[in-house]
Amino acid sequence: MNGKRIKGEETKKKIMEVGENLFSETGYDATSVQDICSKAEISKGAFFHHFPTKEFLFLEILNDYLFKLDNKMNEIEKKSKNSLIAMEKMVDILDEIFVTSKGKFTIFLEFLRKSSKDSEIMKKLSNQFQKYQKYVFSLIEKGKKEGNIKEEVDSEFISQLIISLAIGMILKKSLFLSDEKENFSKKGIEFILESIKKEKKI
Amino acid sequence: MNGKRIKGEETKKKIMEVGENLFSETGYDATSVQDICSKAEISKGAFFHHFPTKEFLFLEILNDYLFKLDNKMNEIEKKSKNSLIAMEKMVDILDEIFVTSKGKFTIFLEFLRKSSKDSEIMKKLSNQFQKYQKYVFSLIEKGKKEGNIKEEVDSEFISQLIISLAIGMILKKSLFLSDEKENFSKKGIEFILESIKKEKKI
DNA sequence: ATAATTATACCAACTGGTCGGTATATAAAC
DNA sequence: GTTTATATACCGACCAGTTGGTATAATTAT
Repeated sequence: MNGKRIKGEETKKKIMEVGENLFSETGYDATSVQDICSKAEISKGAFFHHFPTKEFLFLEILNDYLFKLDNKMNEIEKKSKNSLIAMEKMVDILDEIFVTSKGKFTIFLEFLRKSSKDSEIMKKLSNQFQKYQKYVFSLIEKGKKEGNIKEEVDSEFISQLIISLAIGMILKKSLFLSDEKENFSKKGIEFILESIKKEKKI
Repeated sequence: MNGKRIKGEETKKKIMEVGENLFSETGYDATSVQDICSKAEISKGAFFHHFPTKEFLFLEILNDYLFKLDNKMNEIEKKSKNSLIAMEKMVDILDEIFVTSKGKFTIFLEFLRKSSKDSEIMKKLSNQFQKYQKYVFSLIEKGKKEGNIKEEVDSEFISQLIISLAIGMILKKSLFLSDEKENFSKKGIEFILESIKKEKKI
C-alpha cells in the first residue's frame, strides 16, 4: 500500500541513526554529509530531501534525544513507590541513557560543545537540566511530606547538589571508566540521601 | 642580542594563545589554520615552521593546560594550613582555572571531546583526574591524622565523590550559569566535608 | 656566510549544498 | 479498470569555496 511513504520514513530514521553515531564518534564538524550518506547507503540527494541542512539533522537528533530523556524521567516516577527510591533510581536511569549503548554520552558532549556556540541549543539543554533539577526538587519536597526527609533541608540546594553530582559522576565514568568501584553512582547519591534522611524511630 | 630567537619564541607563544582561544570558541575542527594565522597576524609559513601539524598545536596547548593545572594544584597545598581548608580551596581554584577568563572551560570540553577519539589524549586527561583524585585522597588521609576527619571514612570513596561533584558543578556552572546560588561550589564541597568531619569536643 | 624565521603561491582533497532528472507510488479522471 | 496527473523519494554529477599542508623564495639576525 503506502510503500513509498513508509520507505521514506525509514530512510529518514536511518539517516538520524547513522548521524547520531557518526556525530558522537567523530564529532559534528568532522563528520561530512557524505560520510553519513555512505554509511546509511543512500545518496546525497536523499539526504537533502529529508533534511534541509546538516545543522537541521543535528537539531532533530538533539530533540529526539531530549524527548527520550523526558520519557525515561517520567517512567521512574511511575515505577517508584516513594521519593527516596525514585532518587536512587534516577542515577541508574541516567546511567543507562548515557552510557549503555556505547557512544550515547559522547553525543551529549557534542551537544554541550555546540551549545556554547549556539544559544538556542544552550537554551534547550539548560531547560532540560532545569526540568531535571525541578523534578529532584519535587522529590525532596515529597520526601519531606512523606516523613522520609528532614524538614530543615534546603531542597533547592540539595537538588542542585544531586544534579551536579550526577553529571559529574556520569562524565567521569563514561570517559575514564577505569578504576571506579561498582555502583559508585548509586553509592554517591545514597551518601547525600543519607545526610538528609530523617532518622527512623523504632 | 638574540632578538630573532626571542621573537621566534614569541610567535610560537602567540600562536598557542590564539589557538587556545579559537579552539575553545569555535572548536578544533571548525577552526582553520588560516583563522589562527590571521588572528595571530602571522603567515601560514610561520605557523608550519613552529608546528608540524594543526593536531600538534592542539596537543601542545593541552600539555600547557595540564601543566598549569598541576602548578595551581601544588600552590594550594603550600597555602593551606590544614587539609580541610585545602579541600575547600580546591574548588575555588578549579573554578578559577576553568571559568575565569572566559572560555577556559570550553577548551576543556574540546579536550574531552577529542579524548573520546584519541586514546593518547584520553590517557593524559585520565591521568590528570587521577592525580587530582589522589591528591584529595591524601588530603583526607591527612585530615584523619590531624584529627579533623572521622577515621572510619572511606577515603577512596569520598575522594571520588568530591572529584565527581567538582566536575559536575563546574560543568553545570560554566554552561548553564543562570540560576545558581552564590558560592554553590563551595557549599557543595562543604556539605560533603561536614559529613566526614569529626565533631569537635569542647 | 649561514642558519633561522617568515611570507607567498600553490595543490589536491574535500566541504555543504544545488540541480536536472528519474522512478515509483498514490490519487483523480475517464 | 485503465489512463493521466501529481507528489514523494531518490540519484549522482556538479558547484564554488575551504581545507591542511608543501615548496620555495625572501628576509633577518648572528
